[in-house]
Amino acid sequence: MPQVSIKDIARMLNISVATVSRALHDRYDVKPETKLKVLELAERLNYRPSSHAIGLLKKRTHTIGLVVPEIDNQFFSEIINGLENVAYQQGYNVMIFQSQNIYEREVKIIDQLIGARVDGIAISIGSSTQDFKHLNMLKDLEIPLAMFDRANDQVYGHKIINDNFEGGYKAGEFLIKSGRKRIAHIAGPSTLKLTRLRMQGFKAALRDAQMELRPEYLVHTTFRMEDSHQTALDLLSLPEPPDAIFAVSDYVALGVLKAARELHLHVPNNLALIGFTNLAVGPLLEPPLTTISQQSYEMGEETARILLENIESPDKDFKLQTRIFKPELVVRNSV
Amino acid sequence: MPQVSIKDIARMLNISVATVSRALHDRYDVKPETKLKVLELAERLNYRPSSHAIGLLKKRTHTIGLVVPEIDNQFFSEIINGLENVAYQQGYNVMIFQSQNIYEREVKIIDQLIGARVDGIAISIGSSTQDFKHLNMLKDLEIPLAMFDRANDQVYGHKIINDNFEGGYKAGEFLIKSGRKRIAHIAGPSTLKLTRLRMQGFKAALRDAQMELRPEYLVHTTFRMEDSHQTALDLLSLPEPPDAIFAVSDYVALGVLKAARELHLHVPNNLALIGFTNLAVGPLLEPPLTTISQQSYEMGEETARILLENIESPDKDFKLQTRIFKPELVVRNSV
DNA sequence: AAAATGTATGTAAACGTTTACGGAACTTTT
DNA sequence: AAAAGTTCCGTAAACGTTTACATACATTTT
Repeated sequence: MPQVSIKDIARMLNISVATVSRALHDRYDVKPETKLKVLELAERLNYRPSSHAIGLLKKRTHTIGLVVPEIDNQFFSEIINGLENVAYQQGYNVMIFQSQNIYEREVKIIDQLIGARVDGIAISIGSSTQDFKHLNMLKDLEIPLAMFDRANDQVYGHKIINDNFEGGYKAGEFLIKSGRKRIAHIAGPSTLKLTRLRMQGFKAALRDAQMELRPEYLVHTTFRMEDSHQTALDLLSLPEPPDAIFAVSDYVALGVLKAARELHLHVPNNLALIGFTNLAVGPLLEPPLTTISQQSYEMGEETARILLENIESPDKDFKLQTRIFKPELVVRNSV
Repeated sequence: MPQVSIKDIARMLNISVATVSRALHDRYDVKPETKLKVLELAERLNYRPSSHAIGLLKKRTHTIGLVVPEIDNQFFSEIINGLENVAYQQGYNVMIFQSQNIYEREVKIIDQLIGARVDGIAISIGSSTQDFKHLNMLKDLEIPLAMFDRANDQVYGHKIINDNFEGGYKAGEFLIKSGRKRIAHIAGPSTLKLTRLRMQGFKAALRDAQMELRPEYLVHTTFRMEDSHQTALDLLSLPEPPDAIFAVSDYVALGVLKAARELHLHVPNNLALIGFTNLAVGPLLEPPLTTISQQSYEMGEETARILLENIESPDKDFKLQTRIFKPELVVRNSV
């Protein structure tokens, strides 16, 4: 028997839908005998209420939309876990979507989430997104928005981010202290603010140590390993190759590691390497990867907390929040 | 201005909702002038149709539900990617949920998916699930079901799985051929059929080579790295430790690798190690991990294809499909 | 001039659920 | 015996959208 509705049950028992509804909700004003009959039949027919009907009727769906660039990235999947856990605890569902860093997909996803009438949206903006209309219209629609990790100042929404400048600074500082002289940086897509900040922090560390960053030691790549691998090969094949690299993320550092191995460069003897993120595989690499840690799980939790607080606040003008996580240096053996 | 409906637009333009609906759908029988007015206003107010209303009205939602044990596992996130891509191409959406291997969560998720009136469900069953009522009732409800990677014979649904017996056999065979004598196996949760099959294949390989599996060389663990790490420590601390380990998955192999490093055992000199899955990080480990590959992305694609074919088939008695992927030995340096 | 056709729009029902309101049939109070 | 209070259930509207059907007016055909 295909899916049944409250109407079907009502018809079968010769009672009204209102009574069925009340029985299912265990309301006070329904005869125990009737209640039992309803519950039994509902159980037998595997009745499950239609979330569409309820979503239509009530103004709230108790669902939040979550948009990440890609799901097969431990950093984001840990954020998802943190966010989901807090959301579930408060009785909210999470709809997960990935933009694949494609602008058109991101727009489409937002449209869908609006159509699904989610109570709020959490997003880490894709690297190709340059136009923010699709996000700023959420303000007019009164849908709370929280941006995590990849936020943008032109967008009206909460921000849960890292102090990327400081992280970059710490990375540079540590490489300098370890005595390296030819320090390079593989940066991310320049469209991302996070990329620019890590780079600026890194540059500041060099400046404070009266060191200079050679132009050829600053290169850009995407967060995909294949790209960073090629970039690293190029960088390490320079006439005067660097003796240290600060990679904008651990995934990029993995590409560097691969390139170094292919070029028979020993890490850390010939090349010091420091990443950013603190992926779970870091300690298992050879050598274990020195990195700047981001608290992904906690960022997910905090994102959910702020978003839900906004959603549940009766205050129309709920203030925008900014939460900045402090990155920590995680010393292992790659420097 | 908060979210508007077709009714709001109709009221503002002093026309009927039917006309607005027709205009938005670019139907033939609406005056160009009216059409223009509607489209303009809809655009200005950021109108997006309510998926709840449409889901209620139409019988189809063009959505499939996807349930994985955990999302922060590259194997599953690649499956998600494969499945999503095929689904998107055919105009379907995917709702992703994780059960965390917790039975109660799995049941709740299925209830939700039924409530959301998804057109079909794809699931990789959680390791703690012993009762399959929640899955078998989908047959009565006429909701197509596809199980990938972790399937169960008691459940009515399509299966997209690996030839786990053969994979186990290949792993055992390769370790034997490489000259190892004290070969151990770290198996997964014994509730999973996949675990039992890999183990049986492995045992068959030993048997065929007239080798014996010592009871203390067969241990069980979960797929989480922390557990496998401890299990490996115990195993490698036996009075007569194994000189080779077949780990039920790459994640488990990572735990073994960590344990070996802590015990100053060189891989592969003191200990040969072979995993299962072929995670992307495998080649980057030291040593690069030898493993049995599973075509995760392709499994995701195939799952979507079979499920969608079932969904779109007018045939009520669409035959159950079983697709078995052949595992391949991937030789690197850990053996 | 009547009939037929075409064009543009409106009416109303349907999807599944909740809930305010009303009312019938009892039971208790005076 | 009338009034008041309980207990249980039904009616109907609402949520947003689509669509079959009806309708009004204008235009063309006989």
